[in-house]
Amino acid sequence: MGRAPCCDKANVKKGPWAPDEDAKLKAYIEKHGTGGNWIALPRKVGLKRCGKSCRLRWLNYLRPNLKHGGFTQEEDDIICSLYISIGSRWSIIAAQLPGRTDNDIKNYWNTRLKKKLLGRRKQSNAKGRIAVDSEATWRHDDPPRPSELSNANAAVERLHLHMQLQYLQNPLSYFNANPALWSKMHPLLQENTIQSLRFMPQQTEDLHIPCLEYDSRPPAATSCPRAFQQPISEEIGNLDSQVELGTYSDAIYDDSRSLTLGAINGISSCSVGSIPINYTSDMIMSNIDQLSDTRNTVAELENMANRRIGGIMSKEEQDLDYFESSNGSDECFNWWSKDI
DNA sequence: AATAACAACAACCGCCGACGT
DNA sequence: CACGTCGGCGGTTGTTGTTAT
Repeated sequence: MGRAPCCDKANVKKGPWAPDEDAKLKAYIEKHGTGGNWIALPRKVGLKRCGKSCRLRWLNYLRPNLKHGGFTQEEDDIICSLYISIGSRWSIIAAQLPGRTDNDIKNYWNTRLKKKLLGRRKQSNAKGRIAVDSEATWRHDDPPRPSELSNANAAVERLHLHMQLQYLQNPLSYFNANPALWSKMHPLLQENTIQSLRFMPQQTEDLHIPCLEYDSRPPAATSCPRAFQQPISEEIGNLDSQVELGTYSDAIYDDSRSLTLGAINGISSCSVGSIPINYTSDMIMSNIDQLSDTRNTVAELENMANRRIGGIMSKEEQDLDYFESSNGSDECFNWWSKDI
């Protein structure tokens, strides 16, 4: 037997909170606390609300010392850096910003910050390029729909930001699209990616890749598998990883330093640094024009490759491929270990 | 002045791990 | 051990306010 139902769904009020409801809830919690049981709280307070709703209202709005709106530049920078490092873990990001709630930061990111940083992609797509988000024109026999790639796109988006930031620090290491790297990919994946490029003749002039040479950074994220073969979480801190449809990205982080890397169909990105990373949203904004063309080219490559690869390689296959086909060297691992 | 489009924000929904029964 | 709720989280939707036409 489980517990009793939390509330009578048919008999609870929904929608915006009235001032008197706020006052009741606030007064009760300030006097008695939550009692560690949100489900029982509305009955004690005398509210016809679900316990979850009360919890949300208290945490996001009524709780003392909350700040609303007016995000500072410093907060912007922290949000950007953390998002790039750990993704949409809003509760963790909120923990770094006193007085801010995860909901607040999530809204702020989705309505403002993200548009500031990525907002120009749509504009470029409108000029006859590949439609990244066109759900309406998707045919039944096409590869995965955009919605099916949403998880991958989230990682792609994060990687885009990361690449942009890396480029700002060192233009020659922005990313590496050297086809030589593709030998480390699954043969099928490699062939599909190359085919993808061949299908884009009309975009030749757009395919300006700023760096086709190795630079001083590790040759590719695929050369750093050792970090994942070993229990890094014991060495450095928390390990958080995700392997998503057609996309691979990863982040290792703790309080003092972070390590992020990603590889999308042969286009790799990696960096080592502390949290927050020393990038500022100002740096991004001041260079956004310069980055625009490059970013869209990368987006096209990734999107085309993702469409073709999606559904072909399973998560396990990708894992296996990365770990088996790469030859993570001590030199590479040492590089990741130093400079932190 | 009316209204459409967009932006901002509050709140809900559904998922998932933890845990009580 | 199985079942089912709780609490927390992130994604999404609905509502309200603002701006543009």
